[in-house]
Amino acid sequence: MSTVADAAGVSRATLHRHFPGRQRLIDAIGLEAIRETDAAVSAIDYAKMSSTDYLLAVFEAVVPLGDRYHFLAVTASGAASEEVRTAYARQIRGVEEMVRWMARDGVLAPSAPVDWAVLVIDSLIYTAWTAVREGSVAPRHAAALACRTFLSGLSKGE
Amino acid sequence: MSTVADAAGVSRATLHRHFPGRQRLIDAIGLEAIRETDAAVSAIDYAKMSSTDYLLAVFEAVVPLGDRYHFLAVTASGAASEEVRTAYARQIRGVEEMVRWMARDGVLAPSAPVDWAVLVIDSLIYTAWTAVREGSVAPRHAAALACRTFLSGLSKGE
DNA sequence: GCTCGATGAAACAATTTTGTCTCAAATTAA
DNA sequence: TTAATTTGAGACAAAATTGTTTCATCGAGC
Repeated sequence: MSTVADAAGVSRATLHRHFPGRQRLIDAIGLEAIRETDAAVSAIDYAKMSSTDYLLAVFEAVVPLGDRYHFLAVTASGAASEEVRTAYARQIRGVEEMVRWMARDGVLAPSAPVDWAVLVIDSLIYTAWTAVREGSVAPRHAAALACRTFLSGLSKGE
Repeated sequence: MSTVADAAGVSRATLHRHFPGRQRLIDAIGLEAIRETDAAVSAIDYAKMSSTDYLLAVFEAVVPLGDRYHFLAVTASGAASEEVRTAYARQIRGVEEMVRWMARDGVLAPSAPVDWAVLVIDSLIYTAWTAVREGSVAPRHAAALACRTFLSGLSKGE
């Protein structure tokens, strides 16, 4: 709590005034993370684009929020309350829908399990965010790189 | 500490006898994780195989140790001592060498940054382990799936 | 200037976690 | 069997973390 208070630039007392208790703080962060990613993704107008363009747009929108996404993935299977867990599960189902859309479009290989694709997308989001943070990849290339990695991998085309 | 003791099936007192202090325990787990993965990887005789076969062999060897690998990645940038951090850095350099080997063999696309490839391999190891743990993927398919995802992605070949 | 609400600092209590010690019981080795 | 070693249980102290309260202070708005 004191670390969080310092990072936020407020006193420990003020932190407790806004979030009465450690659990409430964790839940509030979780819900905020969900709200932010939800807002970023639902701002995409998927009516006009192909499923792969949509995937790229999602990566573009969510990779900068990779820390939020990761916080969710970690705490939703641990310290978070039931409310956050169910909200996170709904978010995952959103990714699943996207994967099914790509599968219907014939983009995904039939041998690729949906659950696996969902997990890979999740981990690529965080990996791309990490790569940007540690300076391995330029911010504006990260999403495209993750998207291409998901679709085509890193081997030479031929 | 008490959670670890319970999980290990020993008393808290015994845990303290073997690892005098929290820090020593964390470091011991970290070093053990490195030792195990090192042993698994160095058992592969890479002289007789192509770089992609080697990649698959590494996945086969390390995916079952995904929790060890992940523990390292998390603690090496936090609670671990300098010794563990440097040992982990050496391990990462091992992955980097493998990537460079693939690049020399012309397997990897020239546009794929080495650092990115290393991060993706790391995350795919843990993702594959997670997929097995949650039952999404059969244990004997996980490594091949991760390997194929890394090389070719999940899109339909053509 | 004045009031009101929010903040920071500090003291304080309560709880949790960590670390230590002792002793009886169990296990092992001789 | 006997001796040595290891363990578990529990009491205990020490430290860290969390939660609460008070009070002076700051700043915005009137």
